[in-house]
Amino acid sequence: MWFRRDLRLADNPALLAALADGPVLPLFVLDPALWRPAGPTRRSYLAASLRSLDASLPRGLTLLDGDPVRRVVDAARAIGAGRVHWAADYAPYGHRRDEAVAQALGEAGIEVVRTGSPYAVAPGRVRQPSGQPFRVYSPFQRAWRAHGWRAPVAAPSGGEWLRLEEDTVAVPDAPVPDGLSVPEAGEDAARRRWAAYLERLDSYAARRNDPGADATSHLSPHLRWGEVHPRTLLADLEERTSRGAAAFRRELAWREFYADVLFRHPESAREHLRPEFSRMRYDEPGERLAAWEEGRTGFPIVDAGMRQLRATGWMHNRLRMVVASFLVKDLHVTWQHGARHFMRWLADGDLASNAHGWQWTAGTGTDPAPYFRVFNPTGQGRKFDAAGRYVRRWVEELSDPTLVPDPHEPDQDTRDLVGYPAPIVDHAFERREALDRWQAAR
DNA sequence: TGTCCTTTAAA
DNA sequence: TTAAAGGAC
Repeated sequence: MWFRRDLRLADNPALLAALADGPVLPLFVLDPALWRPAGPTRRSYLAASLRSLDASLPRGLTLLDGDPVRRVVDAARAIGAGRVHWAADYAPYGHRRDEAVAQALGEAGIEVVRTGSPYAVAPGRVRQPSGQPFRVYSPFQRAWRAHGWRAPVAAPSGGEWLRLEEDTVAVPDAPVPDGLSVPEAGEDAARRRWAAYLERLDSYAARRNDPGADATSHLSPHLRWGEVHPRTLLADLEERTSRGAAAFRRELAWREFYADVLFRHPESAREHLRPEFSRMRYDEPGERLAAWEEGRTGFPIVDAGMRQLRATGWMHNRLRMVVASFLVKDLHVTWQHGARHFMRWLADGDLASNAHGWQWTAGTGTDPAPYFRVFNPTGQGRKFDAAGRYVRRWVEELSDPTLVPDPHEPDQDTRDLVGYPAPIVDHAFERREALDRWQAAR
């Protein structure tokens, strides 16, 4: 018996059964494609998550580095495993890679048991009556709720674990670099965070779009790395009737919707879901992309979001939309460049949610915002960060209210005084340009 | 989970 | 002069 440990201990009946059967080899494939491009924040979080997982196992975690297709098959052979439990509907590296591994195992004569999902409802299960997948969020959300899900299961106890001594790598040490901070990782941290957040949940609906209020749960990294299961959250939400609880459940539904879309369209992790957008003219990324990545565009709300990302490995959801809109529609850079930057730095970066969040903003994806919905970065700042709390916190140059009375649109003298850059583009002009290019491509 | 411009109507 | 409402993109 051998188990690919993409899923953590919680809420995995197949893993519990395997434990009762014993012996089990817990394995986490540390795919270089996942690890090496990671920036310091993502890398630190993942390392801490792995260490936490390692500490929770009776005999330790096995990591494999290198080509996952070859390594997984080699590891299964090394312990003489005739059967492998495979979380095949979880695609941390993309479904193509997962399919390649599953196929290689099959060719090696090893039985593959598909099991487990980090989603309440496994991708592919919620369908229209015709059998077709949903392409629009709202009807998906209704069908998803109607479909339902089973209750979370209790944490396991007992069982026997094996450790593969050869061909393994140590759990990596990736300390958080000076000046940066990342969320605390691990299942215990996830449980504590959720318990604390339940006290504030009822105000979620009213405050979730105010980035300065920091009123969101910050559970996304825990969900991403399997440290808490959405069924656990949904079971607790079911007992509550507040608007906040309902709004939080709808956000979980977005995560499941995008997982379903990626499952149905594996290529959409990197390509436009709507192929007609291949006719759109985009600019080659250059200095403007670098300015966006480093938070020096001269648009305070954009720079605040980009700096929060690099400092903490996390960005408020409202800001993810604002900075994405800015990159695609003000700088005319394809969403793939932005998605790649997010995946390098986000501790919670998830292939499905990231790619389709970007495609939504870019207008190339499922249930897209019409392309003419262009965020005005200054207007978004004034509307959602009215007091300027968020901008002042993350853009140090603008932090002093006596020097900078209007942090969302400081005048040129103020910018010179505090050393904050002038806007790299004229938003009104670039908005027009984006709409013109869209018209030309239609 | 958009923005902008025009129209209309209350002042 | 301002704000609300509505249509276009």
